[in-house]
Amino acid sequence: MGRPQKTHRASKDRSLNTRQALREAALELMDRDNSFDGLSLREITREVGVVPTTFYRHFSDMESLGLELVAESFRTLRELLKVARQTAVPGEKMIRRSVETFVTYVRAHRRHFQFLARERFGGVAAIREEIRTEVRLLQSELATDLGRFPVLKTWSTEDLNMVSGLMINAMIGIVEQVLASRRRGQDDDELIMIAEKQLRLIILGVPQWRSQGD
Amino acid sequence: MGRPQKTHRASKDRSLNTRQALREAALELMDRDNSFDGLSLREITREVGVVPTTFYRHFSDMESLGLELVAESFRTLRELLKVARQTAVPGEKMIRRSVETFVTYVRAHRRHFQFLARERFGGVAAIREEIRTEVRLLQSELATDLGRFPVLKTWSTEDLNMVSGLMINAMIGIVEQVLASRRRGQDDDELIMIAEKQLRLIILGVPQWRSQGD
DNA sequence: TGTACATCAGTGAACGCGCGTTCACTGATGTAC
DNA sequence: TGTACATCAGTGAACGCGCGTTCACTGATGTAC
Repeated sequence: MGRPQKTHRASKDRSLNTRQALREAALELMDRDNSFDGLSLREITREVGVVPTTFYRHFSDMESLGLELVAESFRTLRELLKVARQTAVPGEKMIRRSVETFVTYVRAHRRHFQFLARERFGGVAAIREEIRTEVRLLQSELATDLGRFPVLKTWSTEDLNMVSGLMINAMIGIVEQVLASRRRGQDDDELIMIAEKQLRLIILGVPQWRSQGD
Repeated sequence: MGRPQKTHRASKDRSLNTRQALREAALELMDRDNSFDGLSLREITREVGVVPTTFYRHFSDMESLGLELVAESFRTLRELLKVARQTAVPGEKMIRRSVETFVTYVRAHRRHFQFLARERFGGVAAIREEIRTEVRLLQSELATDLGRFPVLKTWSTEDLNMVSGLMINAMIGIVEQVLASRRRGQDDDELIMIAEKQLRLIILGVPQWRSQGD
């Protein structure tokens, strides 16, 4: 009620811009050369064009910047998956279209995916842990989605997780290919075709499952 | 002919020991904390107990040490696969036993696999490239092996590579789990069971392949 | 509207530190004869 | 066997450099009244 409570708006805008610029610069520098823990605080502020001390106005240390990059990366990925979930209709071309969307998306967010791919096994424990937690979350969300398909309705939670794990490993493989192909000018079409086949092969096994028992 | 040509043997033995100790120390330090390009030359020599300059008696720089670690890691892995190839007989328990062997092996060589996992996407371009080349080689070797199974005899090289890629991605997933479970005390038995199921699901799809065309 | 005060992003100098690399050296070991 | 010489892994001092972090500061902006 009353007039808007705008406290230090201009000051906060400036702050937000620099904060974002620091994140951007970190991604850019990692793309050019280093892994995250090879980056220096001074390198990043130099890239942005501010003095090193400015860094501390926004992040307590490098690790907290890294964790924010993880959050940012997964936030946008979740949005993609949410849309995919709402629009996807089972059918002949569903796999193909999903893979195409995914590859396009990875290309559009190359630096974020590169960051995640590198730091998933990377040198900073806290970041590594955070990424794994998020991947595990994605896996169980996908398992839930899979459970809605008629052919998978009777499967146990463990087996659904097993399949979604397999699919996510395949996806991570796709990400690797996309990231690597930038330097090699490899054709995305071929890459998409292979990924589609891989997912289709997994799905072909599904109706046969349990016929051999476990 | 004549007496043996032993030139500077003792000197060379000392050299080999230090050289190996430097490689060992790099693995150990990466296990404790950092990614490879977060390591410093001085850190490594300190761990071994020699003066920093000694490093240059064995390696021209850090990158060349890293490349030697890649070679070493894949050399031992190839030995495992060679043995596996010779002893494996198709049958009921073949998958299970292969997975068990593999998991045991990864545990026994944890630091090498951790190095490969980290540096596959890591910050040093030359090392990254070398690892990818080796992985691609493994993939096509596995494709050749797969082509010997009756049910896969008629498959194209591309499709065989597609399947072996899927399997190798699954394997890399297993490696990740094994590496992560050290800190969590997770049970290897469960991990092996999941991996076995994943490979079995892939194989179940194989006889169905092409029935949907491409 | 005008003024005094609070906030806070960005500044710039300074610090002590570990880094990679150079250099001339030492001393143990092997070789030639 | 004895001696003079070559090899070379490891030494230790020294260098200039970029690092993370501290500190007191400036100056633009917003707030209270």
